[in-house]
Amino acid sequence: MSRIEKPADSEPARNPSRAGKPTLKTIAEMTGLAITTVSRALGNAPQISENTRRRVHEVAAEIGYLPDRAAQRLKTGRTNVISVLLDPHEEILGFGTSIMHGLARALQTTPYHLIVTPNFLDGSNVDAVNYIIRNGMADGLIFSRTEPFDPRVRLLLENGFPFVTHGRTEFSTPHAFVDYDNYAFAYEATKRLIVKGRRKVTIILPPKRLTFHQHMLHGFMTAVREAGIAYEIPDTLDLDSPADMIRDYVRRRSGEPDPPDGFACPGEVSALATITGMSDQGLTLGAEYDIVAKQTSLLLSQIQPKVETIYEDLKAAGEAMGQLLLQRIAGEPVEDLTILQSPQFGFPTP
Amino acid sequence: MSRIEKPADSEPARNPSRAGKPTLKTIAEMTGLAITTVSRALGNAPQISENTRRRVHEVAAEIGYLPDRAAQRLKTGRTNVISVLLDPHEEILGFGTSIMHGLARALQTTPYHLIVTPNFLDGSNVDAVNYIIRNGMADGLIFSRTEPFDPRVRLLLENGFPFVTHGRTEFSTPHAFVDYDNYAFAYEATKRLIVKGRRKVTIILPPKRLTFHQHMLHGFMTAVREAGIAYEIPDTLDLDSPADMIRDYVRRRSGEPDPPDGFACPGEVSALATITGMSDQGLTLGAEYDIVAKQTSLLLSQIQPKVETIYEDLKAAGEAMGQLLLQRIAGEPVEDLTILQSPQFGFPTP
DNA sequence: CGCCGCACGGAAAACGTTTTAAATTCTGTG
DNA sequence: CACAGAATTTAAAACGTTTTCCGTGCGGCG
Repeated sequence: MSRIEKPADSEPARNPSRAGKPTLKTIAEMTGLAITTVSRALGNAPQISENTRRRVHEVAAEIGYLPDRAAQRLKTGRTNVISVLLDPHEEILGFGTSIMHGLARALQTTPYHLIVTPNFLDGSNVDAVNYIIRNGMADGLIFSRTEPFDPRVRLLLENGFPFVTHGRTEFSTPHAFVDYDNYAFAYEATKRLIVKGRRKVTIILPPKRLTFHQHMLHGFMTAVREAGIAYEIPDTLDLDSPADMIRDYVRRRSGEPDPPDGFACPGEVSALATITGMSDQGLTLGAEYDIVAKQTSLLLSQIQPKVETIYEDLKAAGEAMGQLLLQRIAGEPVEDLTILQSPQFGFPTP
Repeated sequence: MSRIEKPADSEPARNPSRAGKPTLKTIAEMTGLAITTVSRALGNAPQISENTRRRVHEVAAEIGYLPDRAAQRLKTGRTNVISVLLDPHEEILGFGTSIMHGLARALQTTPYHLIVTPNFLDGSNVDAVNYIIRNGMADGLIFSRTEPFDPRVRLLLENGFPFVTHGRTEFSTPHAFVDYDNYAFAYEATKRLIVKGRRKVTIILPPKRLTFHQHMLHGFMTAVREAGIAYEIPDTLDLDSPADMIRDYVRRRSGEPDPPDGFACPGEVSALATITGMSDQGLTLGAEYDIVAKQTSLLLSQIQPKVETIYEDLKAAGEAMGQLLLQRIAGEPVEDLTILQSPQFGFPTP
């Protein structure tokens, strides 16, 4: 029954911004326990009796206690933060936002917060990665648009920093990733064009430096060879090209001899641009030509149902990445932490 | 020349995750100064001589010192965090991402980080706001899609918590906001349709509960009344309606008697949906009907240049919101912290 | 010489948590 | 009834800052 010595009760007003915010000390005083015990009880440590554990939890819930993240972070060195590297190319069509919603859902029941680190520089955002590793700004990293030997991945691997990419690499050291099976997409899309009776197919590929350029090319070429059909691949264009450039290219090409009449479009914008370019030439979708597009939002199918689409569920990808990252942070072996999303041929479930 | 008493040098290995990270102590030892002095020198406190101030800065730069955010936050109660409330409706067309890029640019040279708090619930995200206020998760808040008496705004005002909205409210207490002049947009768009010789105009408005519904309606009606032209306003539809619903509505309506032939579309998706619906009826843009649309990305003008557009620069809005929020956090009076972006009639500068 | 004021710098406490090491109580046994 | 050992609980130190309150040293003034 030791009484507290401090005369106290002067109440030095503390930091006004968080006045009255309950802390472990508050609970300790209310229950008559020591701060240590309260901390342990809340952490469900084994050496606390079931009785006090329950009592502490009750009081904590009652006064709405929430641990101070700053103090936890300072003490433990863990930030409880997941950082997303946002690429300028993801601005269009909610790519970034879909992934983030998925991520946020995965982190919803965890103590993790999502912070976004945008990339302002031109090149890859390896500087941002370096900054985050060096200064312990996060416990894990998420990013997309990987290159075969992505310098960000190299850096993270070297430092043993947890991360999950959207897209694969070709490093011999494995790492966690979620990727869409773009081989299957391109193969399937091309085959569908062929089945529709198209004479000559084409595809707008992602920039050459990105890993999935190869995957798509491979899927496309496999379908082409199997069918022995004519094809062409524009080499002045890629998926990052501005829509008007794609539109103009399509328009010009379709006025020249022997134009393609089957388009595999791995992006909604490129599909829309193609439609416009073709209709500028008086050609109509479904009649003179066909498009099979990758769809990442509801936009395309709702606006232009005559475009056939194959869905990529980015929100699901985000959620998966979040889960993998949590496992990765928990130290699970990397081998099991890879997911290849299959193209979904049905309609997405919203 | 007091020597340190501690036998020390046992080096208890510390937290492995941040081993070797330089702290104030590191600099103190290197310069022979006290931790206090180093802290002051880096904070450019007045009572430090120019000489030591410079020396400390040099050493800090040399070893790449960065203050520990957790410790700062714990000590000062400031989080150095700005939180963005992300609404599910912003998923499409990079709304969220544009705003965030703008914000990030505004915060680039400050100690502030951007964290995104997505809204999972159906209603407004007032719970998230409450959580953030109660637990001091951020120093300031950014969100959009305000209602005239937005409960989030009310809550924040009551608590004196710094925030900037995208969109106005009708509270008598003023607050910081950035808004687009949607009155001017609707007025101008409608007038352009009239100038083109359209007989009957229509507009797809945002949901009634949002403040800018009224603004747009007002602009539209003003132009209509000035010209004494026929008009109609669909009441089963709003800007949040799925694109296929808009498309189907437009298609059906244009098959009925006395259809509108001038469309003001305050969203790119609704413009695309309108085009599709009309062309399903064999009607062509620029001939039988016209559209003036609000454009928030390069998408529309690049894909379909025949749509006339009025630009809203969301990235600039984000940047402005960031700046306002910083000023608001610094305690500047709210009266000066309101910005009304004028519609830009030229082409956006990327 | 004594004292004040000033410029500069430092010691120590605090923020709220986790963790280490130790103290206290409880149990059963000899 | 004492005591080993388990079962609980606790005190205190740390994490890296900021901040409050003091100590120097020094020049000048009476």
